[in-house]
Amino acid sequence: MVTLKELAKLLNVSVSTVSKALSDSSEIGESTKRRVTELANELNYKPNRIAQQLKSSKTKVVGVVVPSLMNPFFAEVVHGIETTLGSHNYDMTVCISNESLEKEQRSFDLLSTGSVDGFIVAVARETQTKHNIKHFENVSRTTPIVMFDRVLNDVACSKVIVNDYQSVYDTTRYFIERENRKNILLISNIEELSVGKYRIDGYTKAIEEAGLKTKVLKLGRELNPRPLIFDYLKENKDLDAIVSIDHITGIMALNKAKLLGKNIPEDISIIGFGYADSKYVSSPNISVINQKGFEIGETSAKLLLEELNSKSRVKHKTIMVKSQLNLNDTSKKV
Amino acid sequence: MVTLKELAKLLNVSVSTVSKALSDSSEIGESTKRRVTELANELNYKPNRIAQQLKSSKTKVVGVVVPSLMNPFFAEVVHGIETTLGSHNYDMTVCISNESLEKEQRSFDLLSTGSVDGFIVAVARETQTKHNIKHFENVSRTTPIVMFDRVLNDVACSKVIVNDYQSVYDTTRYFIERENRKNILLISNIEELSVGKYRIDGYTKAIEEAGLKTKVLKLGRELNPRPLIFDYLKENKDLDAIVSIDHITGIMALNKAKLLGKNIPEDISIIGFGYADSKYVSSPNISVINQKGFEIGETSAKLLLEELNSKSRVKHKTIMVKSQLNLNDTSKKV
DNA sequence: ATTAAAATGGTCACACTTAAAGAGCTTGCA
DNA sequence: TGCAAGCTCTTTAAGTGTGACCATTTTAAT
Repeated sequence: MVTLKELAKLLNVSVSTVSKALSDSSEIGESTKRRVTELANELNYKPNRIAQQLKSSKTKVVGVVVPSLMNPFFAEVVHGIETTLGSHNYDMTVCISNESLEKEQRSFDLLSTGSVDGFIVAVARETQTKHNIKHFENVSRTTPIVMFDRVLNDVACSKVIVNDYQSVYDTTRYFIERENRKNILLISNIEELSVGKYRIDGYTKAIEEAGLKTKVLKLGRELNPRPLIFDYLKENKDLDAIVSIDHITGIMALNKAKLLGKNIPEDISIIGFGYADSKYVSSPNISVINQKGFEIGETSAKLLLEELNSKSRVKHKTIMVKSQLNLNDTSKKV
Repeated sequence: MVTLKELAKLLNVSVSTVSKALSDSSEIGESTKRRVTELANELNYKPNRIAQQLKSSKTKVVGVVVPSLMNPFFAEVVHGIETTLGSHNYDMTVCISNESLEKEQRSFDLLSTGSVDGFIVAVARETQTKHNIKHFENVSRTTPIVMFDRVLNDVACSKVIVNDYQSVYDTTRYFIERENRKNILLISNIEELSVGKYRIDGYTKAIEEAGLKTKVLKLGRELNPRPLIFDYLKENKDLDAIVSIDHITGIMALNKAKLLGKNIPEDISIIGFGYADSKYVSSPNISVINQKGFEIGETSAKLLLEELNSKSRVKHKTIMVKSQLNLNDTSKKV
């Protein structure tokens, strides 16, 4: 690794001359500038980023802490984050909390000691259920945090949220009003998360407004919930529509309904949560509430960069990224 | 951010005393040690990692460069990497090449200037087709690299590969010998990648050994290949087995075959590539060649950590992580 | 008082940036 | 002609936080 010092020695000038020449400072004569840049190119000199970081006390690195990468929603968000950060010459350190409070805390502890300029986080399930927010509060005093999707209302920081309530409310009303459905089931495996509660609330409101009966199948953290779904569908043959509020149980319900000989969407409509390409893994193409993960990632990153690059402390914002109802082939075209 | 200097001033001792006290050096008296550690805890002192990194010229950070995170295989590998690195107190900086050579080069350029101790990479599609390896060669002189899955034979570094040839060979023979299949189709959308070639070779060998006719459907980079698959299946009604060599086209083929009224696995067997939980998104549960992404990630990280922690230059290793045939419900139980 | 051991302090280097000082010129004016 | 003033280019010095190494001071025992 060639350093300024070595270049200086080879050129018989001082270190600061080399430094200034390379940053094209007006203090340095043209001829020396040329000598310096030539040698620097020849030896492929690149300034050591760690030293720059120490000097400037800025790392140009963002810590990204997510519960999982196997959930395509989070993978998509991370992709969006990476894209935006990259175009501003920021890097990201990714930590996976695995839904564990302790792992999340450790990540924040480790990275908050100078390693990153800011954080983007979707809080772990355990953090949300136990409501332990000390690590966020400690860090947020000195380092900006942006939360997305899984958000804690009592942590003072910027947030990017999804219109969870409204999207499920709208979808349920779509079933009721446009498709004339009467027996609408909601399937959930994230009912303990705030976003899960909002979604269930949206469903409940729409159902009650229409004077129908709510039917909610809560799967909890069941590892293989497919038998539960199958049994429920078998015992409730009068169902004519299903809303699933996460990305996987919708496809499971679709497959189980087909297995029970249902025609989709004639006998029963299904709308799940997902992303733009969700439909590719099911047949027929599943209709989804598209959460716009990429956009959420972009927005989160932009929000954080704004905070990082403004001298004065900016006010915390909360931005809602509206999801989009992608009607494919498991709901009626009306 | 509280520093050694500040602690020293508050305690009326020198910086080096504080430093030694906190590292529990025997040079320091018990009483001062206690005073120092107490104040350090009170003020929540954590050594600045950037300064430590500069001092030690080690970052304890690994650069991970992958083509995509939306591909669950890569997501799983990254998860495995993160788990192993985390248990050794390493962090990872993740860059997504998006299959682009230029983006990959930029990531290597940026991170190789002191930001990371080593790299783990699956080379981008474009890098592989254009065979541009300068950025790897430059970096590998000073920084260890581990390649996984998408590997370049002429770059001198450690590698973690999958038994691509053998796994598809075995699968094809399984169809031929155990299921007595005669018309076996291979579906590919990664035929330009080395791993794709190996897989196709394995299939071809098995088919030719059995005196059967090879049938290969190459989809290239077609964004929505489902019509192509559908048409092929419709025009080749005598197919009785399908091997798909990537994680998504297998499920597509399964869905299209069902659409054409095939009984699975009675009429036609399907085995795709995937991961442990692939089966959850299809009905019936798809049989897959499970690439063991998590294990590949763990192995890559371990290999890199070995190189980083051995003083002497270690010989480059190539480790094969054998994939596992997970027979679920789209192939016969025989 | 001597001396060794114990405890603490000082210096430097890691690689870089930048403010301030200095060296070597030319210019201009008495 | 002499010399201060001004200009350009370059160097010196200081600082970022840490930790290794060496030097110095303090303590206690003889």
